[in-house]
Amino acid sequence: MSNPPAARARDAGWYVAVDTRDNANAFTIAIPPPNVTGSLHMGHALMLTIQDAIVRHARMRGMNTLWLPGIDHAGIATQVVVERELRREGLTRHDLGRERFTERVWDWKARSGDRIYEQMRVMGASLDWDRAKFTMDPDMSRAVREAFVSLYEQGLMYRADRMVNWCPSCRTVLSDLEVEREEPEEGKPNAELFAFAYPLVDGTGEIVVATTRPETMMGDTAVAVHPDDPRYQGMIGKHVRHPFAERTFAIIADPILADMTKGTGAVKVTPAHDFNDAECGKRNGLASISILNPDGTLNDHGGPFAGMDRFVAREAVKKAITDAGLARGATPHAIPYARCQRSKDILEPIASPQWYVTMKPLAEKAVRAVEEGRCTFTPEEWTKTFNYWMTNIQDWCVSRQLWWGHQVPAWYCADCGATTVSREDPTACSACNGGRIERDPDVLDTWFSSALWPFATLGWPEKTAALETFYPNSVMETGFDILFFWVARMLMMGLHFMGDVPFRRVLLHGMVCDEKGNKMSKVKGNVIDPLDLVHGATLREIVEHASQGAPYEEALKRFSEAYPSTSALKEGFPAFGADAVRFYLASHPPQSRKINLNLARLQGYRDFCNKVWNATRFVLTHIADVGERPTGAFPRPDSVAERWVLSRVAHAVSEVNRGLDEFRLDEATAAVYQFFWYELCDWYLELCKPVFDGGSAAAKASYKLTLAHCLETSLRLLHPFMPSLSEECWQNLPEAARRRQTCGGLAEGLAVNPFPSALDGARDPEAEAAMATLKGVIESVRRVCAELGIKPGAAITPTLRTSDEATLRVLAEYDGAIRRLTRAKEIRGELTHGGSERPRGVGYAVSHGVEVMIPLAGHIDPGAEGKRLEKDIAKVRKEAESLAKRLNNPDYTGRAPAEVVARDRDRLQELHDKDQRLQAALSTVAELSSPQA
RNA sequence: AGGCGCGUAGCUCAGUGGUAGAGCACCACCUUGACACGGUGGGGGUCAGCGGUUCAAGCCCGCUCGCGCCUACCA
Repeated sequence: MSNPPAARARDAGWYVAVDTRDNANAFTIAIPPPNVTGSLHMGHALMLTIQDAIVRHARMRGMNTLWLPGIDHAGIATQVVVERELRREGLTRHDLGRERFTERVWDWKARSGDRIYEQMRVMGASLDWDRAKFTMDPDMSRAVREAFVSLYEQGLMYRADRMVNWCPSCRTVLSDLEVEREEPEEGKPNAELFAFAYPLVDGTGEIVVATTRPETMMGDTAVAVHPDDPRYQGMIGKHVRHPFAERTFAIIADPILADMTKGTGAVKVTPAHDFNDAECGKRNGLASISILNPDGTLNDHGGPFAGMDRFVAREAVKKAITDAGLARGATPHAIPYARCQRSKDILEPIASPQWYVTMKPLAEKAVRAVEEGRCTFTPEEWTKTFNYWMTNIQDWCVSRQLWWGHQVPAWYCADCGATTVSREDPTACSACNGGRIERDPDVLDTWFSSALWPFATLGWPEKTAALETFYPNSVMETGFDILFFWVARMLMMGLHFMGDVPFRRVLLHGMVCDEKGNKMSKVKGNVIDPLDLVHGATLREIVEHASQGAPYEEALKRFSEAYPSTSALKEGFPAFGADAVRFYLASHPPQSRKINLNLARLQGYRDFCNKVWNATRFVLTHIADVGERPTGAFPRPDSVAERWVLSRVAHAVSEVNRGLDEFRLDEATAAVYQFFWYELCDWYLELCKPVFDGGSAAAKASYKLTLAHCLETSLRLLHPFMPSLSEECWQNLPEAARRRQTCGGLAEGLAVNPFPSALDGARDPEAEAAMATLKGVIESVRRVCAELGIKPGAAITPTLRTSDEATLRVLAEYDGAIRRLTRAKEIRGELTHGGSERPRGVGYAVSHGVEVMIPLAGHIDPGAEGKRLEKDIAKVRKEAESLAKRLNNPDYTGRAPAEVVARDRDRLQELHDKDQRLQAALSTVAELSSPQA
């Protein structure tokens, strides 16, 4: 599939041509190709977000990274959509004929496919557009044909006439997986068990059977009873007369089919339209009479009911039976309906010749590969589910009675009946060499071509360089709902045709649901279009996108029920932007099976994007003159603040890398979010301000370089999650602050610069400890002020007292910062050697061994301070008590690890100290409130 | 029926045997110079319940209750 040239130019910022010879460094993800039927939904947005983050991470780490785009022809789904379109014109596909119909589908596909690719670009997906594949591209068709023919030659592809699930709406057979079971609700019968009598031929009586599908009696060829059933001992072997057909049939004994405890104990046998009856028919050599046409109407075997739809016939049969005096009552009954995954129509079991793939030997290999760890699942729990399904696997019915898809490459000879399966279209029968051969009209299950995706997209069956380099793929990332449909089948086909797993790691994500946790569907009217979140949309647009063709008021009601938080929504969604939507989606852990859309949280990430933008703006106004530094060099400052922030950068870098490596994007996003907002912005940026305002030239230069480094590193860390904003900000940085990497003559961009790594600095425990003290002191001053109701503008003059000289030096160094951040007029530092008195009338707190004392200057209610102190004392004592209790337990001190116990002892000592100081403080406050004492 | 999960703050959800967390919401204060899509401070928990293992359990084991999903079968 070609791409508009403009797209390529726009993507040039990240684009690096993959090297098809660099296998050692290869990193590959083949996208789960979206169905060509529609536009992108939230599930796609999630998939694109996760994969793009992983891919950008790999690319920035210098991997030879291929993310291969594609679209799936989606056999039934697409055919149904185009047929619906035709119906609006008053046409059916049969009016057009096969050739013109498929042409029409191709037209439709061209429009739809381009739109899907465009939407992927909006989400920021850095796909390798030149390698885009459509599952019906000529080379893909060739791969499909090769796979089919070689499976046939190996005896793993065969045709058999068996019971299958037939969808009368789609007029095709379905595989077991495409059958949806609809369980009846507890205690709510959804059908009727209708009993009627077959009169015995010898006139000695009748036998009563019960069924939920009375119309199938037109295909009955026996009545079965249990051989041990005392009720029917005399009847076995007798014959009954069919009331509406010229035939009689036997009452047989079948212990497997007949269940004495159910119904009347006698069961009608319809070998042509029931899985169990078919087995019974085989066991007992019964005739099989098919009564259904492909569209679900009754055929000539339906006798008087021929031509009626099965449900119309059901009522007609019941009436006829009743009229004949054979009805024997009806009771409400609960049965699970088997429905078509696509049309939701009720399926009919019929016997039909279809193509099957033998699964057992293929599945065994796949199970072994997973057992041996050649392919791993995340979350791990899926391994069990996978194994269970794979060890109970049934043969795969791959033929479909559709027109849209890969046509089965089998020809049947009109003369000798032989089947010719061939890579090239044959002109003669391979058995008798006769020319009267006709091609099987059926096409293959969509998932058959999908199963070949990881290698067919790379050129298989040709031995291409790309195949050599990028197979196995590194990661398969997709929804858990298609684990069996797709992942398992790719594993089997990959192992079979390539001799190796198709991918090393499988990451399965959950499903994006509405606020209430319901799966999004147009029928429920709770679908949210990710692009509406990205671009913003009016309420009307949102609601119209949420359901399909429902009246507005009705649609609005359903939408509001699904999203209670939007009840106040008048204007619709603001434009959150693709980056915020991505960051939001990436923030969920992989084990979440449901992701309930949370607009408040999304807005939180929109705010974060804003924060990044504003922080960048601030930094830019100060670092224009930042000094040159060679690529790879990072600052080595002396100050506590700088050393601390660099240490925190190092921490964030390692957390983000770990998160991405372990597929914990939630942890990676949390780490960069917390660092950027709570450390870089809340603290380092604020500590820069006094330096920029009045610091020495050397200090300014150093702080700026550190600031530039931190911002630049942050933007690189953010890039996998918010590519547009990070790139935009990064491009605005002065040359000197940017890392620069030339990439094949294309525009340089953040996307092709190295991802932060251990090279970007290390943890600095000393600086972190010093900074903890500084932060603790500042926070204590603020807390005391807040709790005592000291106005922010008040001219407070806190005294900071410590016995540690180094701490005092740090506090002195940051005098300006402390004043600025606490709005204090003046800070006094005091060195104590223990036993110092606490001055009277001060607000008091202790943090990290530093006593914080704020003269209250008579404006303060001493009672409030007293209350606060009492509360603190109670808190401290409670903790100390439980800690002491634990430390008095010899079992604990004897068995717990030494460092755990030591930590507790330190903590207890600290609590005792604090308790004493608070006590002293409380007594001075008491004095303050009664100065006469 | 079998299998896999889930139950943690008002809501949505993290949590790796060692002092219970985040975002949003809430309360109070602050229109400070990157940002009110902001800042500061605060309140809020019987970690569904019961029992067990352990010095120590939200986490491990068993049972119960409630809620999902998957697979199979049911004239």
